[in-house]
Amino acid sequence: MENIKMPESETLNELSDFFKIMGDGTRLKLLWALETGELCVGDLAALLNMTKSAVSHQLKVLKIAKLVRNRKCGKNVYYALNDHHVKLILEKALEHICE
Amino acid sequence: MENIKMPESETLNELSDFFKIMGDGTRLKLLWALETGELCVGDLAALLNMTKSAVSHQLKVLKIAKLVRNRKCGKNVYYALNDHHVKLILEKALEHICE
DNA sequence: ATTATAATTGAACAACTGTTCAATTGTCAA
DNA sequence: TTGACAATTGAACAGTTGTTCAATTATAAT
Repeated sequence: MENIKMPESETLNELSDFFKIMGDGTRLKLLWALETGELCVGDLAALLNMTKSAVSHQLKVLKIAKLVRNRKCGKNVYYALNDHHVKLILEKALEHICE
Repeated sequence: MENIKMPESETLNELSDFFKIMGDGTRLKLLWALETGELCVGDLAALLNMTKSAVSHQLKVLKIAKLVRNRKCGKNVYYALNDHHVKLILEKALEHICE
């Protein structure tokens, strides 16, 4: 057991930060919804039955994590997935759950 | 956007619970270390430079989540990975980080 | 029996997280 | 410019989380 070498602590932090972000039902729902295409904040709020404020706060978290990007169009702001890996990870995790 | 159907909320909870567990540096290190084979609590504590108590608490979380199993042998308790999917998910997540 | 080592437990504490609320910014239409 | 709508922001709050500490259980050796 002496010679086990841990990965770079920076890598490890990035990994756990990533999982931390995925570890929230609201954010998972947002990502799931955006899988189908871009949606504006109001639509997402209606879909999840939450306030626009709460949704906006979480979208900000997802954006900082570079999991989504946004585009302004008139009064609306449209959000879309920004990473093709997320779908793969969700699928792997689902496999894990469903056994 | 009207007809987006969310996954079963139970499935979603299981998913976010799983990610929540992965979203902690200590637990990630424990899983990483156990990738190489089974280790007892004291070894893990020394490896991560933490108290046995803290490690034991986190191992309990991992055990309840069925990510590890344990086996008693004399005064020691040996822990081992209990799920072959975890490694795959870690790899996918690493791919995501490293780009 | 006694002592020493390994591990677990539960309470307590500080740190962090997600939602709410009220206020604010930005954009369009009248 | 005024009013209405979309979205963002920051402070505040309750709820959750991870580690520490002290006490306890369990096993092995003397």
